[in-house]
Amino acid sequence: MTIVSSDKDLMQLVRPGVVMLDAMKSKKIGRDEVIEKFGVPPDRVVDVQSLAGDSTDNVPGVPGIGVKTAAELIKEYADLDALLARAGEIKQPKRREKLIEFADQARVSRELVRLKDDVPDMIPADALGVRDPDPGELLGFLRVMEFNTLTRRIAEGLGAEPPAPVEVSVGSTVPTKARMQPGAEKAKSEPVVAESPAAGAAEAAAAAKAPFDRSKYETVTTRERLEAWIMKAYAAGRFAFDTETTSIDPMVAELVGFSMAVAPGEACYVPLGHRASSEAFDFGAHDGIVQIPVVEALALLKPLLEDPSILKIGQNIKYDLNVLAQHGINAAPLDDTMLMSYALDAGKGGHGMDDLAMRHLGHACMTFEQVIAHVPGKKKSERTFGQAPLDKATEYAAEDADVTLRLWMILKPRLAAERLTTVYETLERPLIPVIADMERAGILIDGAILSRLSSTFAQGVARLEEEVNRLVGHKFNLGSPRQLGELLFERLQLPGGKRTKSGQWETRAGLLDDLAANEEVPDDARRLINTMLEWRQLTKLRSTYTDALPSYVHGGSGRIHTSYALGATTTGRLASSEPNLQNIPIRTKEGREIRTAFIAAPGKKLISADYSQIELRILAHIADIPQLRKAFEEGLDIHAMTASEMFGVPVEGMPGEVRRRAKAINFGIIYGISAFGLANQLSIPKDEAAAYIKTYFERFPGIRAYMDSTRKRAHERGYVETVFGRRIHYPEINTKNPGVRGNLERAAINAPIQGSAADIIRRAMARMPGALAAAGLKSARMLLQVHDELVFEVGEAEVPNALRTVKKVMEGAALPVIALAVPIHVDAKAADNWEAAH
DNA sequence: CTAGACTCCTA
DNA sequence: GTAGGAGTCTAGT
Repeated sequence: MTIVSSDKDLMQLVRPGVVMLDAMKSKKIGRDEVIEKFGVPPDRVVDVQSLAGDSTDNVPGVPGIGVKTAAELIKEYADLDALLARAGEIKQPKRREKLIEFADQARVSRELVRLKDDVPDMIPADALGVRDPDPGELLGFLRVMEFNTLTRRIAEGLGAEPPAPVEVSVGSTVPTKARMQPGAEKAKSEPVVAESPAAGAAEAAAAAKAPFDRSKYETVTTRERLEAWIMKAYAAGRFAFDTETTSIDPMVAELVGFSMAVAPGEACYVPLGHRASSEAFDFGAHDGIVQIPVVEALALLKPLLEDPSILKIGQNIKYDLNVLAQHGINAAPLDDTMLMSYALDAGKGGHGMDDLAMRHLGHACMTFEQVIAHVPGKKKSERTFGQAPLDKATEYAAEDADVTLRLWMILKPRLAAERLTTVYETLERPLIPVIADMERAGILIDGAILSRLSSTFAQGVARLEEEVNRLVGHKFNLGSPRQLGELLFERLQLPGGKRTKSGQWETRAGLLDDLAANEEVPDDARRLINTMLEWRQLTKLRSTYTDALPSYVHGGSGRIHTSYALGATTTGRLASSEPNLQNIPIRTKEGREIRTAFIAAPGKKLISADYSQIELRILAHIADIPQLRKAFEEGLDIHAMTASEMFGVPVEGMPGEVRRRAKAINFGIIYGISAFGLANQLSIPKDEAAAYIKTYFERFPGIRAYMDSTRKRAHERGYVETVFGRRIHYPEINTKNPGVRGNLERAAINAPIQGSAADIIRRAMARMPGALAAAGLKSARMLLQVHDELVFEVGEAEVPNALRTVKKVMEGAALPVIALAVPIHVDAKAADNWEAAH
């Protein structure tokens, strides 16, 4: 028999009548060649390998012993067992100690290296060979393995009907490992299924859905038990965990407990900062609560959390990462079930733990309310998890870790099966520590500027309020849109009143603008309207920005720490909250003042770097529009070029209004244009807007083709994709309701554009810390992201290098995966504050 | 005290 | 026409 392989692990099989053939080198491998390679005959190869180890196969062996030494030892002592038994006789002290210390590891290595020769139900050799597939068997297999696209394609190829999808759940028809052990009759037809790794995934999915039993969770209150759980985590190689704290804001949260799960249903809770509620009876110095001191517990957990070989699984793990960072723990590597769900199912529903548990496990999680209900006295808002009784806290916290682990067992294999591993691994997972660092970095605010602005705005507001009251003749609540609407359209009988869905008069700024420009409106009413608009602008700036922002300054750092949601939008964008730093004013002079309050720390500068026209460039790439590509290549004014193409007006000396309209159309295209929307935006009649769109499509037929094909794909497949393969689902897009369908179609047309831009900046962000470090930049920190802009804080001396590096990373972010057909341009500038840097 | 409507800030 | 978050008012609990 000849074994055709160059795998050295198979050399142990060489014996009289069995040789190998290395097909790469066309070389025969017999007994002599094995001795040449391992220094021992084939029947001792296993002993040598178990000593020398093999890093490619993760066989540890004995440290310090390679093939040469191993062969020498085996030749002298005959085999591994004899050698280990007599290890004490070895002369070289280092070698002797290693052999004694790592004897067990050598024995484990032997089990890893030795080929199993007792596999039941081996397929007879003559049953192997190329033959036509049995459609039923093949398609059944592919369906069970959830190779959905393959099933469909191969069914098409064979002209067969694809089998119905299999619902994976306990007690379903999905084969469990037990059921799949091939019996006598089945041995020939299904052997591959039994040994397939995918079958393991199906089995894991089934295990993940086993019933929940909260009474089985352990409350860990001793050092010994915690060590035992840590050992379980090491043995499993991965575990799910969750931190319990006093706040949803990780910057102020105090650690109250830690839960972990190592297998479905096998989870524990480690209370760390529980205290009796102040209104409860206090039975002694320790409040009657037994728990491991925080410092001690964290010292035990830190090596596990930081161990590069142990995977830490969390649900929204960025939160836990931030909490642990406050205690000097840098947890890695990480997986996040929320982000897995986001990569797999964006658009199909929420990605919160409760949503996911219900969707994938059919399980309703214990609610926070249920735990907090056991805290005596106090208003609900003042109760914290740390006051909850340990038994309830354990049920809740351990269940969270348990649920997280089970979700991971279900979602992880889906990533590969649905070809979304790259999306998750390049656009989601690497962002977790990067964003966590940005959040903890925060940004410095000049409180004096904000308070000065606040007073200025307040004075303006008071003046305008008086003015309005004088014009109206009686007091009314300027902040009430309803009262304003009634005043304008009922009492004053002004024309052009529209009602909202609920029948209220509409009073938004755009409508009031048009009203003020209307010649039928009397002068004093016009003055009232304009005063109201000014009043609204100032009150908005004051309440949302100058008054609100200082309340977010963190007591410890003196900076503002926003929170970025990684899985909140459907398109892949980030969302910022508490406070939202992605909507700081910029358009008006007064608003822009607020940006001057965002400053660099002493001795540093802020750098703002933003992508120029990124979405239009992506549109030019995806839809492949020659005129747009050319304009971007030549660095032309893209809106002026559009206007020129559409209206035949030369760019030189083009009226501002013409360019403004073209700009609105360009934006409209990105948003999935409608005549109604464009008419609204430009305050022009709907048929005029429709005519613009018609002209546009005539000049740029590729855009219409892109919009039509995207719409079609969305209807056929239920999702659209970014250029990097991120999927955005629209499960309701085939609805019969034309209004709703139109909305979804526009969203589906916009999503690949907005989403691709989001992917590009995500890629830039993922690479940024490494690139800054590689460029020798020690002081540079990334602070903010505003969709197409990144803000950095950099020591003054490093500014030129930082500008160069940041620009390079951002402009090259699509590479090497996508070479866009248009250049990507980034403007970057450094200054003392955000307004000046932008 | 909470939820929804309305408004307005950003890309 | 896309994607968000937040402040205020108002009605209902």
